[in-house]
Amino acid sequence: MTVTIKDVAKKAGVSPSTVSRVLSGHPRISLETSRKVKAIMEDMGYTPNMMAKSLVSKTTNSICIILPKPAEELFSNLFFMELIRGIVTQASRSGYDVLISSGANEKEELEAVSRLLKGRRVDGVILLYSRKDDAVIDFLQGGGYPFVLIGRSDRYENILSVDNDNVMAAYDATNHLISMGHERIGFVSGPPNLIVSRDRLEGYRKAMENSGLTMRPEWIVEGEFLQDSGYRAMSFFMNLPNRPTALVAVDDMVSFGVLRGLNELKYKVPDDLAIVSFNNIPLSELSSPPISSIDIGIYHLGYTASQVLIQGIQKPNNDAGYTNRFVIPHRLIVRESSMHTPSKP
Amino acid sequence: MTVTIKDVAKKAGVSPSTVSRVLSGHPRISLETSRKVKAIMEDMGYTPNMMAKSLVSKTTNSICIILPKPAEELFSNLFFMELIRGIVTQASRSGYDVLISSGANEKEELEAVSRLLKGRRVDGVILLYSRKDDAVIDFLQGGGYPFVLIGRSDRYENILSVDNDNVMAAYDATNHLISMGHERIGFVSGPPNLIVSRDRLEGYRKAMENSGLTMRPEWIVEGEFLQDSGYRAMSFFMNLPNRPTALVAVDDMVSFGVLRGLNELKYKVPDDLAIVSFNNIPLSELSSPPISSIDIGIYHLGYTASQVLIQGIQKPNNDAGYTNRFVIPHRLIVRESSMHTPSKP
DNA sequence: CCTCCTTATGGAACCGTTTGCTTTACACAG
DNA sequence: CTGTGTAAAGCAAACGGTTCCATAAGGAGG
Repeated sequence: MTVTIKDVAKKAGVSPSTVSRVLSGHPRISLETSRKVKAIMEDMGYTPNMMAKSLVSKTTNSICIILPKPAEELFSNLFFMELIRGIVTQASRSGYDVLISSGANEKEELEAVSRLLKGRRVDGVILLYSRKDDAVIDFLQGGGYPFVLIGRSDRYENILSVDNDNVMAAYDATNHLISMGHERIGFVSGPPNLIVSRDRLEGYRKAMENSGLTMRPEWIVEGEFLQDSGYRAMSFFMNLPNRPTALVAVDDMVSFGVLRGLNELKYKVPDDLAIVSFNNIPLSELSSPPISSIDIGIYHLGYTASQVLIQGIQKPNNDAGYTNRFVIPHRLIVRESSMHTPSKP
Repeated sequence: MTVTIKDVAKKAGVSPSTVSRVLSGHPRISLETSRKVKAIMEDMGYTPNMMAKSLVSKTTNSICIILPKPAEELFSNLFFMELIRGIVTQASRSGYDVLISSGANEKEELEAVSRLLKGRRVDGVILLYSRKDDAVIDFLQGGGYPFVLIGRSDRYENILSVDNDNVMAAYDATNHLISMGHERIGFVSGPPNLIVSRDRLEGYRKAMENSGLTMRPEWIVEGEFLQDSGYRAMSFFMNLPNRPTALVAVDDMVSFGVLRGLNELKYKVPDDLAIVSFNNIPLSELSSPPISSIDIGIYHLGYTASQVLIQGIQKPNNDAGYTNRFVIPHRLIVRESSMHTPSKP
């Protein structure tokens, strides 16, 4: 049926081993044989069977990512899509395929990762986000499997990771508002088990303290990376007796929710409430008003993660003193949502 | 190192074949043996090697999709993400993994598909969109490989496909505007090599003709599924001496571009120009004003495609007279962007 | 002319499963 | 007691490659 290495060998009058060597560019194959075999492979339409190859080489040339099933309840889909594009593009360039599986919760994720890795279906894993006390990381670390974390671990120092400096990013975002004259600044955070939520909150704190501004506990609310959280946060904030004049939100989707709410209540942005958020998804410049946002280079994050992982797979000299934490630069994109100086009360 | 079927067999004092049969639930295995072997597998931490399994069974339990490399230049990323979520979720439920590769153009796509399929790395393919004279389809059809097309083919009748009734959808969209009193309606189409562009254009035509409205060639412009196309189309339309009072746009992203442009020029939507578009991406209700859109059930499209493909892989009785075209229903979501009756000139 | 390298190739074992064909061990009928 | 049927398990040959080891041919050096 399908043409194998043996068929090619027979037709070329050589042994299967020779064909295999031609394929892998073995040095001790005469130019003549090589050319002949290649020609025959070509016209017989030979394609190597990856399964057979993987079986003996114990390598699959593919990596995997696990998509949180209800993606829309965690991050914005756009975030993941950008990440995936970066990962797939780079992997493709390095000759790797990307396998996507999905898991509704940490347990399912662990099962999927374990099955894929122990079943030798993939060579490594990219974890798309970092949370506290992640059992998946324990498994990967314990099993010595190649993996890279997007974000950072709260417990392991020496694992490969690609991250932003989220503390600094939040510091920058907050400082931007402060420099515009704001003093009462609120913060809409994400799920507390996500490291990124904590880091950004931390940056906000630092900036506030650094400028000697008072921080009220009621000015910090937790939510998801979702519009609804923004909507709820907005109505909470606007009902406060001494309400903030500006907000830092952990994700652009949250800002959209805030915007929607303010719009319904006929408040103006940035006049009544200025806002800046994170991720700079393609739509943040499309809303009205356009949202100031910290661009964290999502595509780049994915691209780098893939690159780092594949390098780690190909030469596992991870013990060397090289850096294993890669930081993707961020930058603040100022748009209309934060372009207003509050009037002093 | 890793524990194989042989290790389990040895420890259990049975032959490898017996262990294999336990694994696959073979009827002629005594309950006692089965229990013993299972217990041993458990505590040795046995995981089947998928490569070995695939090699002999000629089946991989995975399917693939090809992501157009510069995704943002074709469709909106949100579209793909929704599709992927649907596909991955369903595949996961059926015990399949999804492999994503990427190709910058039709040639690269063909190479990727061919490599994956002929190299027996995947069992089937989902084509994420349909274009005219697609060489990839020829390859799949010619090779007898299982695949399903999202959209429809312009040349093959009997291939598995999951589609919307795009002609009808466009008909509905246009009719909605007509019923609001519009008579001068323009159309912003997509790339002409995409079947979906043609179908929607066709539906627009039908609706116009059906209502006896004049159709001017200059009221139909071509673009991409991108904001920029909308922006350009807008400035073209607004400079026309006898300009349309409403627009049907092939994708929500296009609407965003139109909106942005109109906003810059201080035109009002829907007062100066009403608009309705397709796909109902999550952000179409967030823009100002929110955009009327045809919801085509993207997630559902992906989910069904995966289901249909996997069914086709598992029992290839495709010769039966069963239906092989699945139509996902659409529905019009009316929002502010089309809620205005034009004043008669 | 014989030995020793070097270079190009062949042979065969192995990677971890599946599966068709046997074999073993009973139980039971004739 | 021999023959037959059946349930349970083992043997060994694939599946399509890779790779270690052996071998043959052809110099080169002594």
